[in-house]
Amino acid sequence: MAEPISERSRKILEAIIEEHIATAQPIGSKALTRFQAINLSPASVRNVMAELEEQGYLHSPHTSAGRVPTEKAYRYYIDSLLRVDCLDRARRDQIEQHYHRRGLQMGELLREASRTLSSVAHYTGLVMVPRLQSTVFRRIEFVKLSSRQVLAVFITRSGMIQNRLIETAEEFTAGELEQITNYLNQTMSGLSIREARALILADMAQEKALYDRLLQRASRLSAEALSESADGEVIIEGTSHLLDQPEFTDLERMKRIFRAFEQKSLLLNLLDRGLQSKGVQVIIGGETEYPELAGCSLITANYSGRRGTLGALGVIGPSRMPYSTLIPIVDYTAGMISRMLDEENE
Amino acid sequence: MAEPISERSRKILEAIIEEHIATAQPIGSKALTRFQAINLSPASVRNVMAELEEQGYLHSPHTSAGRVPTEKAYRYYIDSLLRVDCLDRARRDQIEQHYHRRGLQMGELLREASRTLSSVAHYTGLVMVPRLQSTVFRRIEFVKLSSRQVLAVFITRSGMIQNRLIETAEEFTAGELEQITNYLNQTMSGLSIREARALILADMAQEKALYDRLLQRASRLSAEALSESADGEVIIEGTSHLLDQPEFTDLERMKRIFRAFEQKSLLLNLLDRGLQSKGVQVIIGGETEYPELAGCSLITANYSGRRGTLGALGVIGPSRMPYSTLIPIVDYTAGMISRMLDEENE
DNA sequence: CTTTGGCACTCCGCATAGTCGAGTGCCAAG
DNA sequence: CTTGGCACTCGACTATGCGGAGTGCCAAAG
Repeated sequence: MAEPISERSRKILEAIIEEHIATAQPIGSKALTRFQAINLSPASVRNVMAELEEQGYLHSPHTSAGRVPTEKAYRYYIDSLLRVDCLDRARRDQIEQHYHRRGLQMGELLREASRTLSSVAHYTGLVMVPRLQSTVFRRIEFVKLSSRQVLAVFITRSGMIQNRLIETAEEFTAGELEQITNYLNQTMSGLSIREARALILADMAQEKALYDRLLQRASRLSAEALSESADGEVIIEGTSHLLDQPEFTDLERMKRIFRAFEQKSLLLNLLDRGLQSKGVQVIIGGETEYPELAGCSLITANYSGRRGTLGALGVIGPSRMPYSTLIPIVDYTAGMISRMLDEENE
Repeated sequence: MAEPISERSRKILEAIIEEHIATAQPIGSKALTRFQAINLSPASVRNVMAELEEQGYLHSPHTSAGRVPTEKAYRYYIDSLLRVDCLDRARRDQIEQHYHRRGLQMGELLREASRTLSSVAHYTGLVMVPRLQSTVFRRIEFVKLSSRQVLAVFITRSGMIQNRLIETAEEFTAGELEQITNYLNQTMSGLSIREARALILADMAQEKALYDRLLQRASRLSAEALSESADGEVIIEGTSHLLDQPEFTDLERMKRIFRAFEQKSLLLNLLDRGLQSKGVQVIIGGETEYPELAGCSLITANYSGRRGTLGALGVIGPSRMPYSTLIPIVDYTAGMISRMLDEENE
């Protein structure tokens, strides 16, 4: 089943895939010899195609139609055959242009990134907002709102600002809050939120806290402030581009995709998964556990600030997508965002 | 053209509209007498229908099809014929259930509202996030981030929290910032952001500011902090419900709608427009200046906090929508949100 | 004067049938 | 191994015909 492929088969498979990406049609042997630089007769091509079909790289919708690449074929194409284009000047300018305005806040920057991706690529853009927990603590501030309400404002190194409203069991005076603020800012600087929280929890358990009432209350407040929140957001832009795909005639399938968009956790999982690795990744829908994404692919890349990976972004569309032009777009955008997040917070 | 309509015509028009809402099909005279309680012969109905068509309430897709209500008909139906159902117990429970969790921040609450609308109504939910400018100032806080960066955090009466990063021309010391904070919190409490800003600008022009250097800089800082931002956000949820509508077979039309969704400013304008009025409003797409919304309708209602209207929410879908069941849903949701925003900020 | 049944007509939707083209598998010859 | 040839398949498209639902109009009944 997974036999290696001869040089010739590979060429033909590549040609079929590229032709199908371009036309969205099943490809026949004759058409292939006509449009692609293959100096073989249709009959020979047929033989190869039959073989490729047996190996699971191709599939016929019905007897007398051409053949269509399977997901296995796309996987192979992406891993072994694909030569990625260079990002052409025009497109690069087009991307740069979107970021002329300086001093965007991170949230706006990411939204803009998603929009840019979608408009340059003509596919649907995805941007995952960094998870607060793994970003690096820069500063925290407490603001007393009422007797039992305290607003916590964190700022992370990468420039994210996040608020959280805390209902406290007992009242804190403004002075106490200031003390706590100072203490936290001194101890936590440079740690990730997750580490900071662990540290505080450790403190709480320690003996000294037992005797220092203020410290105890402070710890409780900050633990609350830094507690895991259900964050995890994905910014999706340009869904309407999907409607332009010829695949859209399959209404049922498109409905599934749109439902997947609404269930953002699904996309979040996929984007999360790539956070470990570096560079551009391609996820083919059918390879995931999500039936909603059958026939779809994602191209993703991570972006990072000064202190390591922050999140991921990319595009999504039918598996039949022009990987060679989209990959550099995603790649370039990720690099661009990384650079901008760096600059903004010297 | 705009002749008044006889009792009988009205009944028939109503029957046609309701039948068409239920079936999405053009309605013929015979079918009408069969399915609706009308004790007239098809021939008589035909006469009336011809008349209604002439008056612009009906339209035949072609000679031998039934008739379809025009936008004028929907308008008349909504304004004069519609009797709104009571919200049934089941649906009310369904809505309430979504808001069990207490202590949501406003942003989350509104997102949840949009989701609820969409899932209860089976249409696409819209919620406009309140415009910061018209909300009532409760508190402002400045946090110094670096020598030239100050973070401003506003809190409004209704519980919105908004951050803004300000690049300052010159450095402020922590003490100065505190002074400014105190000054602003004293003077601005109870004003809307817009009013507050106006007041500051007035201050700046006054003579005393010219001689008080700190005050002058403070004013500049706060003017910056309160400046008009491009806010105005619409939370859209449940777009996939549109795909279930039989109207969806008209692909072109659906593409237009999805594009409209991406251009949020368009929806924002429409929601804005209703902010003056009270109660539930229905906007019929063709009546607006937006060709994208041809064939669509919005049902909207305002929600408010303690201190007046904050924003609007509603559902959007094809004009052929079950107004009588959707209106109470939108109405109830708006009321619910208003109540929750009140409670949260004693 | 309104209502109603009748009638001729229109036109869409659907099903059936036929044709065309692209593609296939297989085989035998190069 | 490659290639040309050949018979076969099957979907896409077109043409044709039919039935149903609807229409307008008219004349008779209420």
